[in-house]
Amino acid sequence: MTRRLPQSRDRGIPEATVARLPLYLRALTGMAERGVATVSSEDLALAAGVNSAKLRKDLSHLGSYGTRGVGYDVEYLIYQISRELGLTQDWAVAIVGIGNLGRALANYGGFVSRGFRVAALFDANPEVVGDHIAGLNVEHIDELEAVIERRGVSIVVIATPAAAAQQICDRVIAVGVTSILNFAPTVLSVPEGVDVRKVDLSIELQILAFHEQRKGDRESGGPVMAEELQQGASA
Amino acid sequence: MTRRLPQSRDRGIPEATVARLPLYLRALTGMAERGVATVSSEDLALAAGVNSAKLRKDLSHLGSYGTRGVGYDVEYLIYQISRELGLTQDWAVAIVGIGNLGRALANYGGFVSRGFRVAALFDANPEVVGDHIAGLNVEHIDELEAVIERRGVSIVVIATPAAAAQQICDRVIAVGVTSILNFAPTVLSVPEGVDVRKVDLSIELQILAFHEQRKGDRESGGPVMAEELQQGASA
DNA sequence: TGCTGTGAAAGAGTTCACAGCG
DNA sequence: CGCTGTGAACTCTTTCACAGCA
Repeated sequence: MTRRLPQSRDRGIPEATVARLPLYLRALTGMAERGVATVSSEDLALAAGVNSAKLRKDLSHLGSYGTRGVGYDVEYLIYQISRELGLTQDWAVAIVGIGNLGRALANYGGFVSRGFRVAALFDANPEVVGDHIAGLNVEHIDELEAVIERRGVSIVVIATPAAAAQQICDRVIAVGVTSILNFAPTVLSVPEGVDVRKVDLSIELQILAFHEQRKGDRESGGPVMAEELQQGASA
Repeated sequence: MTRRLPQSRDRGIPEATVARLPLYLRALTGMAERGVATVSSEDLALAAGVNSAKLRKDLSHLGSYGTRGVGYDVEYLIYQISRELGLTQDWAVAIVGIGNLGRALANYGGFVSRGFRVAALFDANPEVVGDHIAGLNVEHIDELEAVIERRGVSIVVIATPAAAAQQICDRVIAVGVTSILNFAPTVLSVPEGVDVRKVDLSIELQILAFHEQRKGDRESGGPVMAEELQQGASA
């Protein structure tokens, strides 16, 4: 399984950079809507909540799309980042598990906005099957494989209870899905070549609790640390 | 610059480790429920989805809680990790924005389970105010400051539309909240000392799309691409 | 013997600081 | 002159490999 084909250009964009491109894209979209035509690394970085050196380094992995002495053309950069992220094509997404979370996801504007289209909703509960949500019919989980193949779904969002997640995961992988976004609080095991991203609400809270606890500790002459963790934006 | 005060113990746990402790905790909890008394780094790592070297290194930052030749005592390790994460105390959490997502969060079992207690729900919509969700009354956003102080809320979850997020953020910080979990798709700017963690659904999808696109580049017979609906969005 | 705990090496990501282009 | 693009230094994280204890 070799996967380092030396293609035309070094397309090896660092993972950390990939994770920030959507942030830049969002900031740029906002600017475009406000009619901003050009932006400096300093200003874009501020809007995205990172520092300018990092932003420039990130963008440099895509190519030289800026103009020295001037900055970046907003529309052009939007296009380049979109293309890099694969958002110039249309991705069909299925959501499995239509509880409150699944509903929230189905209705979430950000999904549809850019390159993504919710193409199918599934649930195991007969009372939910048949509901109309965000213009879609909720289908029975028995239809999972057939519908995924018929509609060309390539990304599956799992919003089921933890106990059901692995089974759903196995089933969608069996019909060729290789990108999964997992909201169930469980570790999914998948074969090589399948990407799983996890969003875990309680883990985020626990990380906050850790830092919150420390703040309390630091009364009177404690460790100096105050540091920031991720997005420490201050003027 | 150097802050390596030789306090009682080196409490400087790497951020990457902190982010994984909740994972270990969850795996351990599952084992405890199944009656497992002792676990090796190999087995625990497998259950948590990491490799054993990383797990041992992570745990070594907490102290020497394992037994060579044997492994870790499950209950004892649960206690130590919980304590380190600050989960042996009770954290009052408020959720602002009771749409589908806010509802999902309010009902999410994982919140309550361990150290966290949803203590207040807020919304600006008069039709939602007064609703009973997960045993709580939804209160009007005007009550935000008063209720936070009265109930000792220390962590605030923002699940409002993006446009409202910064304002809510400023308001809760003004009454002393320093830990925020933000689901709104916007960058919050906060003063130093305030921790913001961000969960962004569309960013996760975009990262998946990036990798999915690459898979397609590689081989030509892979994913089924939906050719229809070629309507390119911007530019 | 079997497993943890950990130095040391390797790798990834970030920041610095400035060359060089518009 | 202003701002991008980038080598170089630095810091953080992961992995290796094995010493050392139960």
